[in-house]
Amino acid sequence: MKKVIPRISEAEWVVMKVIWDQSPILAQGVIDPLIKKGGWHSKTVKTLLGRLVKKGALEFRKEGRSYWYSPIVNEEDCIREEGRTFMKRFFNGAFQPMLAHFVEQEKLTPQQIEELKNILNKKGN
Amino acid sequence: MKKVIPRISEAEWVVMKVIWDQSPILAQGVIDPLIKKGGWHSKTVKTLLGRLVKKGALEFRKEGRSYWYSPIVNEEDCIREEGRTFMKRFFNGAFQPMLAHFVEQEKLTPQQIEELKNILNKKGN
DNA sequence: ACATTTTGATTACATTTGTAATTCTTTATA
DNA sequence: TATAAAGAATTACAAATGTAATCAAAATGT
Repeated sequence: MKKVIPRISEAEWVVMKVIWDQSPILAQGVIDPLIKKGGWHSKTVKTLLGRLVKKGALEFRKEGRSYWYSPIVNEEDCIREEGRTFMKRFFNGAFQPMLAHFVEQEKLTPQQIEELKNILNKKGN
Repeated sequence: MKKVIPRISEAEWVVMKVIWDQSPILAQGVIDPLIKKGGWHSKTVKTLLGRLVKKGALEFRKEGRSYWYSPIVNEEDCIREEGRTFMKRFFNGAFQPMLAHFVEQEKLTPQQIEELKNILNKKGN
């Protein structure tokens, strides 16, 4: 049975990224960069940590007086999930038009185009 | 000065799609398919129409006793906006990894791969 | 042992969203 | 003209979200 992926909100996602990047991690370890980069309040981060635990996206292990947070859900799984949702909402779930759209939008260097073609070739057979 | 694109929620997006598909359109014209396909209540659709007007995503013109709704924001613009947001949130705004991710995820037929390569080639120079 | 500090838990509160019901107007109808 | 029907505007209300402040418990210093 596959793990249910809870819905992770925008602010929560920022927190998850820190934890996916490095875990287990203390609350303070999450708070510090988010204060520095995001201008968030430590209390806000705490709230988000709590909500993510409640949602089943995180867990923590109490080690003496320290709480070490770790992800329960896997980043790749979450991204895949979000990708599907995105494709569904904006392109009726159709992959090809979505990709075409992105390729249209973006400016790509010849190198990037080559890389993408390589990726496609590897898929190719 | 470029038009500001209001934030359109999930349910609102469904409404917008109907109107982008065909406009100007009467409220009833929006309601009917959404009742049929989405099982929505007509009052719900009305609320969403009202919110979208307030947000500046839609406008309506009163023609006798009829209200004809039309989009103010353009579908392509909205999709582009959402695409950027998506890329930013899940791939730190980096196009290449996003595309790689999607290509990895999806099963593609050889034809689809060819098509994509064609799209890339057209970009290519 | 007691006060202080640290940190998680609980509570708070405005905004957005999903989902309608109720009210108010304005036409169509008897 | 009084009334009903239609449709927009207003109001409702719970859940989710962003953003914290306060409470409580445990560890630590004095």
